[in-house]
Amino acid sequence: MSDPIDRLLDAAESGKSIIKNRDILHFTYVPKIILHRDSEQEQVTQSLIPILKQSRPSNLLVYGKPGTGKTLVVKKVISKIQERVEQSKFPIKLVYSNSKEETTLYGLLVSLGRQLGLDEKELPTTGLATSEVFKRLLHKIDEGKLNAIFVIDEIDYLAQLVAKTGKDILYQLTRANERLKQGSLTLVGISNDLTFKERLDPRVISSLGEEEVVFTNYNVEQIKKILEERINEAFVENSVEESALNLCAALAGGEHGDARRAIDLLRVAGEIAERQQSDKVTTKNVEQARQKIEENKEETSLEAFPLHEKLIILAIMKANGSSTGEIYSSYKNLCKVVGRDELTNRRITQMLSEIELSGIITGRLIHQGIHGRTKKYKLEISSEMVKKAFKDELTLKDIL
DNA sequence: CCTCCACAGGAACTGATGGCGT
DNA sequence: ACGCCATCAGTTCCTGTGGAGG
Repeated sequence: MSDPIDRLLDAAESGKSIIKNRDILHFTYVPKIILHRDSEQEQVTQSLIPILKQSRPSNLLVYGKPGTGKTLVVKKVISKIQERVEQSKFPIKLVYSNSKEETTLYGLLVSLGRQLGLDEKELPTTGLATSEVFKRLLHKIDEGKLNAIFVIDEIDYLAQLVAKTGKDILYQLTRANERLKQGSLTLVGISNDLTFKERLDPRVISSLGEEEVVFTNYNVEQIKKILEERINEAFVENSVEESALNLCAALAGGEHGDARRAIDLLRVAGEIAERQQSDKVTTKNVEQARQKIEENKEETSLEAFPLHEKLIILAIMKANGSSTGEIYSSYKNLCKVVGRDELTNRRITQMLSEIELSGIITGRLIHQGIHGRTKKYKLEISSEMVKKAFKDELTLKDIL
């Protein structure tokens, strides 16, 4: 019997692979044709056309659930416009930023600035007033006579941040053109939340919502087409079973037509099949992929929690389905064990809500009459998973 | 029908960090 | 050197609440 390491290495070296091109199996890869999105592409293009004629295009708002190809379409349209305009010495600057990736308003503005070509010196990562950062952005645009297109993904997050700090950056962004003498600024907002507009300042709506494009959800049939296209390019012929493809589409379509999820599923299933040195992707692989993605998500979010959150999770684990009060005293005990100062009740309630958001625990509000009201929390994942994810944390060694 | 429990969860504040402009 | 500004984790203080039990 051969050494398993050798066997794996041999197989890898022999180049036998059912996946031809891995990049295509990432959702962010922009395919030549974006399927089922013709009218949306048209609408986006139309509202951005004025930029070709050197006049200011309308601000644009794009809605759609995750995995409906919003970002892909916007990026594609803009890059096409850029191609056209390249020769005419009329610079268009595409600036893309995702509000979810930047935790703060300041961070978002800085990331926009970096893409405009402002370096550390011109735009430090900290220390400035927000209005100052904004001023510098505009100055850069003006000075370079740039036509900047700010694409802000998940703009609902930004709106939240703005609401918290009381700064009216969105309004200023939409009206920035009034302050620009030479350049122009177009805002393209992308949002998952279709109700997000209602929570906005009416002045912002009037200028940001000049044009709106709504991306509908894909149905299972459409997702199947999308997957087929990618399979053709990314896989060796006939290496994905029809039933596996159907399952991918069905699993993702069941949610709300999330093509991103479908493609992720396909990619992971492909990788699993390859690792098993099978020459076909089967439904079993897809099922395994689904599980793996799920577990990965859980494990990474578990590992990322700070110490006190981990202690809380352990406290819940000890008494599954217990009330906040019970969790808190259990947590206090754990703190004593590991020799850390305990935090206040209020802070713990807040942390519990934060953990709940990640889906690892669920809470249910219950009223017990004279016994007051509590939230009872339940662990949604196996305790083995928790132990596995926490085993590297030295402070928690004694508890586990 | 009223009371009163055991918290939920909002708001405002503090102190530390880190870095700006002048 | 000094004041200023933003952010983060955490605290203090607070008001709100569904319904069992009197």
